[in-house]
Amino acid sequence: MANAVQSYHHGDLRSALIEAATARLSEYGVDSLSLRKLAEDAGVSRTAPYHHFKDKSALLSAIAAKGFSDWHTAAKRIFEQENKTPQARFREFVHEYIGYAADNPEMYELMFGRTIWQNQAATNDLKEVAFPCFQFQVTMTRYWQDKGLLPNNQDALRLAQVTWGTLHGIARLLIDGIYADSSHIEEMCDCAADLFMQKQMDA
Amino acid sequence: MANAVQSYHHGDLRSALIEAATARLSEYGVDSLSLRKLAEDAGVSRTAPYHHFKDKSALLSAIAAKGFSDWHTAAKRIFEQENKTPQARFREFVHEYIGYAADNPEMYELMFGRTIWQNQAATNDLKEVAFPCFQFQVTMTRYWQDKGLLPNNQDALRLAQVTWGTLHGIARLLIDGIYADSSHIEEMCDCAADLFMQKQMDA
DNA sequence: AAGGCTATGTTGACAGTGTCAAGATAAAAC
DNA sequence: GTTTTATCTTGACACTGTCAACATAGCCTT
Repeated sequence: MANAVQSYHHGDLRSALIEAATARLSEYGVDSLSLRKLAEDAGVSRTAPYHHFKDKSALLSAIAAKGFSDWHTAAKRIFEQENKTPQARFREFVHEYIGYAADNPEMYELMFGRTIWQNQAATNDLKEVAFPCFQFQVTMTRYWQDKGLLPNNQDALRLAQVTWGTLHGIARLLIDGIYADSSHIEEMCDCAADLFMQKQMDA
Repeated sequence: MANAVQSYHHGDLRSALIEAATARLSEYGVDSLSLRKLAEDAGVSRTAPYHHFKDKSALLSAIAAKGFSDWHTAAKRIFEQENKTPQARFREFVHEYIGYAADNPEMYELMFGRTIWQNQAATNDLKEVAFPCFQFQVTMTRYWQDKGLLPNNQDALRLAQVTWGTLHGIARLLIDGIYADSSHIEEMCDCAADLFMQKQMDA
């Protein structure tokens, strides 16, 4: 297996496919991802991918899983900065979330789009990575409630869904170019953060 | 033109296509919409639709335009109920918005999804209907600011983007089945409404 | 080492898709 | 009544995801 290029067996096609797909994704968008093109990129025949992924959706799920894993790590890093006030970290989190979406629109679209989630298409592998990521949002929300940043009279799960929903919604409006353009990202983030923390700021 | 069924010319293919598409949309979803099937539904050949719509995206835009028009009407009706307090109307608006999305998930997906908005694919016809609809969100926001329901120290446009973003985000999380299911709709709506009006409610 | 098992790769095929080009038909305009 | 114009038709092309059948090669057991 010295020369993987010319040999009959690829060697690590699964990784090669994910890599090629990730590269193609960020450049040309999720709609332009075709299994056949990816196979060609990897120097392999059209149906070879089917020995590594059940179908196209499974491949996309694998890519998204990587995205969730990366984002979860980033979120933890922001949240756990001991040297900053909870308030500063909250604000930073908002900016980073929207920033991630704006910088990686196609990946964000894939991760949170209907493509991989609708009609229970989500792989178990995907769920195992994504659900802890969702759960972390609740953990953070509860922490911010404890610190008096967010209203304490609301159920943490419900509040997490709403705050996250806000970030998600803003991200999507930006990405899809609906009535919001990227030149106002910072102002929108601050507006959202202010809105959530309005009572607490005045106290 | 007594019998439109058998004649060479359809008579009103454009309307027939939109009607067939709308019906198919709500039942089978936007992904199952194919020009060829729609043409067949209308009893016409594959390429006939191209004499009425530039391409598939243009047809989808036409359907979405109808959706925007309908929603704009509904929003106005809620907003202009003189017999209810601004507060009650605001809360009702939140519930109605999410309710509309939950009841018409595929239409909502089409209206606010990337399919018709990405890379300037939006038709002028679509923009002419959608933009006033967006604008109305700002008008309402300004009104609610004046009535003291929403913070007055924020720019109306920015605040409209954030509040709308919240509704949009919650709607999408619900529709796409991401970490939120429809059994908690009402609670989520109330949580969002409370969050926006938190300071004002205490005063 | 020989043989078989299994993972991985291949070509061929099928039913779909959106869309263009060229020609047919009917209605409307002159 | 003729010509223009709108509308509809068939034919074709380049794509797509996916299945079935077959080929290869590395690994495991004997």
